[in-house]
Amino acid sequence: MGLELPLDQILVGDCIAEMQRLPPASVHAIFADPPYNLQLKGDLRRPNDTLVDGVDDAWDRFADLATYDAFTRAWLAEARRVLRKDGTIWVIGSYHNVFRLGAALQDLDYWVLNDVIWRKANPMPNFRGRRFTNAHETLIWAARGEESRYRFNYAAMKALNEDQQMRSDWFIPLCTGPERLRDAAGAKVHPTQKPEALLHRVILACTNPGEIILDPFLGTGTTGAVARRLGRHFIGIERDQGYADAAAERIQAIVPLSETAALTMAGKREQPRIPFGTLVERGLVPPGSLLMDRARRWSATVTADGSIRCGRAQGSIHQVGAAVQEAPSCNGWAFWHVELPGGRLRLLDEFRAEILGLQA
Amino acid sequence: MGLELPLDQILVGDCIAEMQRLPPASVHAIFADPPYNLQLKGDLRRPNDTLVDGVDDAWDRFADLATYDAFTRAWLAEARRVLRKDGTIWVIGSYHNVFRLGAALQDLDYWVLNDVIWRKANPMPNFRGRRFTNAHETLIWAARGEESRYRFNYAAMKALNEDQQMRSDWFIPLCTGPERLRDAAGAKVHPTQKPEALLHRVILACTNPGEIILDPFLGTGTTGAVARRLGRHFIGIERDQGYADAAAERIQAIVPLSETAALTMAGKREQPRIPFGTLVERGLVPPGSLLMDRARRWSATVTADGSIRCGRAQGSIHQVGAAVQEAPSCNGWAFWHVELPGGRLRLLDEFRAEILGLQA
DNA sequence: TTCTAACCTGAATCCGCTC
DNA sequence: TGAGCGGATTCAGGTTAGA
Repeated sequence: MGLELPLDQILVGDCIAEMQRLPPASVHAIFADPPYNLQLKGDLRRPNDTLVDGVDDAWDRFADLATYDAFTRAWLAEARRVLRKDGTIWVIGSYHNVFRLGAALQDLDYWVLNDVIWRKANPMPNFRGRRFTNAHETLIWAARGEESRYRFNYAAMKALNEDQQMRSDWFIPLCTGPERLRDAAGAKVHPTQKPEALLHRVILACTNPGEIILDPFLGTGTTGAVARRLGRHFIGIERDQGYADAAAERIQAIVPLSETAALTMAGKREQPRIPFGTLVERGLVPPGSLLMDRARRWSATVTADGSIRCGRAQGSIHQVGAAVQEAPSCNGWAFWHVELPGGRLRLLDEFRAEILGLQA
Repeated sequence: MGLELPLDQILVGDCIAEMQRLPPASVHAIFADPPYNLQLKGDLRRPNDTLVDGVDDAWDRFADLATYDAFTRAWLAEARRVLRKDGTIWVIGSYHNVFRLGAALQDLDYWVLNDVIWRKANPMPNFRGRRFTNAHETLIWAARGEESRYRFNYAAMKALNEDQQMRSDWFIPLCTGPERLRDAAGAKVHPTQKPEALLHRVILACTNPGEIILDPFLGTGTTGAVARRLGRHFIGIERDQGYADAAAERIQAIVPLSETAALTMAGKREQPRIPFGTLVERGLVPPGSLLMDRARRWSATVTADGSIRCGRAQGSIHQVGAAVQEAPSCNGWAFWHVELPGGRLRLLDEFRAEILGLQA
C-alpha cells in the first residue's frame, strides 16, 4: 500500500491540501458540511432588539459566487479522488449554497442518489416576517459515478423508521442542550454544530462497522463522535486549531457501542445464498414433493436435481413460477408452498429461513 | 403602454417566443414547472410485477446537461424581463434538475428568498430498496433582484398555518382522485399535474387579487384554475395543443371564490408519527439499552437502527414483543420498559409522549 | 344498502453476482 | 465485459368489486 491512512485522527489544515495527501479510493463515505456563503448584510435583530448571533466568521465569506464555485469544485474533485468506487458522499447546505453544490457534484460526474431534507423541529423564526421560516436544510447524497455499485443499508433504514421505508424528509431537532459545545463563558464553540442524530442516520445508511468516513470540514467533530460511537473509523480535517481541539476532546470522551449494539438489521441481500437444491438434498423438500402457489392454482413436482416441473415447463423454482403466471419474473421462494400433513401450506422461504437459522 | 396583455388566456407556443411578445415588467408573479430532465432508462416494475407509468414524454428529454442548462437560462432570462420589479418567481423541480435551476437563477441575478419543500403525503415508494423514498419536490422562491421590494403576504400565510409562521416545508397530497384530469379511457391527461393546494399557497403568498401570474409551462392549467378561483389574472403558455385544450376547458369551469372563503382552504393537517428509531437516534433510549416487560420476564437489547434483539429474534419492538410472548401481535410501546437509574421501569410510550410534547 | 377486501396508481435518474 | 439468471422489492389513498 505505501501510504498509511490517518485513522481516527484530526488533520489540522486546508482540506484540499490534506486530502491530496490521502491515497486514492481509500474512504467508504464522505460527509461534508462546507461553508454556506451566507452573505448576511449587517446585523440581524429580534423584535425585542437583541442581536442574533449569526454566522459572520471569516471562513464563511467569499468574494463572489465564482470564487465560491471554484473553491467548491476544487474540494469536491479531491474528495472524489479519495472516495472508493462503491463509496458515497453527503453534502449539506441551505438555499444560499446548495444549488452551487449540487450543480458542481453533477458537473464532476458524481451521481445524485437523493436529496434529503433535514426538517428542523425547532428552527429560528423569521423575525422580520418577510419570508417563510427557513425550517430545513438540504443534504445531497451522491455516488461516485453513474455506474457505481454503492452501499445503502436499506434494512437498517427501514428498521429505524419502524418497518417502513425511510423517506427523503427527516425530522430532527437542532443541536441544543447538553449536546451543544459551549465555552467557559457559555458561548457556542461553533456556530453551525450539527446534531448527532443527523449523523447517526447518515452513517448507518451508507457504512458498515469498521469502515472509514471522511469529513473535510470537521468543525467541532460531530462526524467523528458519531463514527466512534457506531464503531466506524473517521478521518477529520479542520483548518481552525480551536475547533480541532474542541473536536478532539469531545471525540475522546465518546464510549463506543458494543459490537452487538452497533449491529443493524441485515437485509436478505446480505444473507448467504441458499440454492433450492440444498433443501432437496437435505430432505426438507424431498424429490417428488408437490409445490403449490398460495391459491393452489398451480402445482409443480420437485425433481432430484432441485429443478421443478409443471406440465411442459421445467426449470428453477423462479423460472417455472414465472412461466405458469406468464410473468416476466418470479421469486420462487415467495411463491411456492409445500403442503404439510395437516393440510396447511408452508412457504419455501420458511424452509430456507430454517436452514439459515441453523447456520447462525 | 402600447401592448395589451393577454389576460386569462392560454398562448399556445414555445414559452420563450411567447414571453418575448409580452411587454417588460408586466406580471406580478411567475410560477414555472419546467421539464425535470428525469433521464429514465429502462422500465420499472412494482413488486407485484405491474409496470410503473413513468414520464417518458419527448418534452422531458434533453441531449445532456449543457443542453438543459442552455434551455433553462434562456427561459429564465426572458421571464426576468417580463417580471415586474416587485415581482417574484416560483420554480419547482426535483434533485434531477433543481440544482441547475437554482444556480441559473443566481447567475441571472435573481435573489433567492426561500427554498420550499413540498412534502408529499403519498409518494411512490422506492420499489427496489436502493434509495430513500423520493418523498418531496423543491420549489425555489426568488425575487427579481437583491434590492427588490417584493410582495409577501405574511399574515395570509400565518393564517393558513393556524396562526404560526408558515415554514419552508409544506405537507400536501399528490394530485389524485377527482382533481386529476383523465381522458375518456381513464388515462391521465398530463403525467405531472400539480395539486391545486400547492398553487393555492403559492398564489396567496405573493399576489393580491386582481394581479397577474404568468405560467410559462401551463400544462393542464393548475395555475390558471387556482388563479381564477382566487380572483387573480393569469397568462398561461403551453406548447402542446392537447394540454392547452384540456386546461382551457378546466379553467372555464372554475367558479371564483371570495377572498375570505379562499382563506378557509387550509392544507391537510399532518399527524405526527414517532418511530422507535427516533428515540434511539436522539439518545433517549441509546443503542445497547436493555428493554424489559413489566414483570421483567423477558429482556431485549436495543441496536443502533432501532431494532431490538432477544436471543435469536431480531426486529421491531412490536415484532420481538410478539415473538417472546408467542402472540400474533404486540404493541411494543405499551409492552417494553427501560430501567431508570433508581430501578424504576419506565414505559416506552412515556418517552414517545415526551417527544410529542416537544414537537407541539 | 353498507361494509370489506381487492385492486390500482403516483415526476423513478430503482439489482448484482457469476461465468 | 456482456449475457444470464437468481431473487429482492411498496406506501397511501382512492376506486371498484363483491359479500
